[in-house]
Amino acid sequence: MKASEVSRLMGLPVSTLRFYERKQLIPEQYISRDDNNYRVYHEDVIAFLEDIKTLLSVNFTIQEIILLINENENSYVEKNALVKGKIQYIQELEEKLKASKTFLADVLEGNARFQTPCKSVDTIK
Amino acid sequence: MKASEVSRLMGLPVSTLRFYERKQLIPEQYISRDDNNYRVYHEDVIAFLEDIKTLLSVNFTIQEIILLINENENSYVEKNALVKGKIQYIQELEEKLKASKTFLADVLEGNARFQTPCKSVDTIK
DNA sequence: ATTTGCTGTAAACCACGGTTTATAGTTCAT
DNA sequence: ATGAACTATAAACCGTGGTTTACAGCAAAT
Repeated sequence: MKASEVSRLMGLPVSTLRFYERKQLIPEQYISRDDNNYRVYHEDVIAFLEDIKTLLSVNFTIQEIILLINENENSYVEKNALVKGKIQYIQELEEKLKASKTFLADVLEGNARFQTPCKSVDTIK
Repeated sequence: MKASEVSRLMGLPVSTLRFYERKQLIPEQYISRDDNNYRVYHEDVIAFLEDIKTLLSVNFTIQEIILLINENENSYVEKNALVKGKIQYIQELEEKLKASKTFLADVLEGNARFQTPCKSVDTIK
């Protein structure tokens, strides 16, 4: 698989693939080189990148993901802490999202204090 | 109320308050000036900033929030579209979060393909 | 064989949400 | 009345997650 195909399958620009690679987010095994020096992506990179996409979409940083994927033996505790911290973060985020939906529904109905600060101008000193 | 008190109540650095103000995220009515030229914050700014915090925490951009709070009459349609889009975005995010929790639970148990790329090195061509 | 398009690299650039620095005036406690 | 702490401004700086540019080699179609 060449870069453009990965790009097409993932909906990611080739520049992003190279960016991820530069950041060492993509393990070496997923990428080798052709005689041309063109990158050859292993097909498994797709599943891997799907995971990356998911994690990035829920606010993992690239550095955190790298910590997670590298099995440098010592990092087990660190990794565990990271994952548990993230799970908690996600739970908190879920509650904020819930609150935000209510809030936004109010905004749609014009019921939020938020949307209408002007209306109370004269009550503010 | 002076900057430091708002800072304390909100858990935000004073520099962030000034940053928000510079970005015009804080409506003028919430801030006036003393004889010293010191900012005087209206107490209602706290509730306002709580809303800001919530929205930022769920990935609203500052520009989007500004769109939302400014009642420039014309923007009703735009605003509606923004809010509806965001509600949908939040719903999608909620699903990703759910998936991520499962994923992370797997990682904790060592069951994720993700965590163990090295183990399949020899199966990769 | 040349044009079009994909590949490569390194480095500059960008948007976003802030933070820090440098410099100066104000206030408050001692 | 002096120093510590708070306020002000403008501008530079930062981390994060990319994108764009400038240049060159390789490929595939005409």
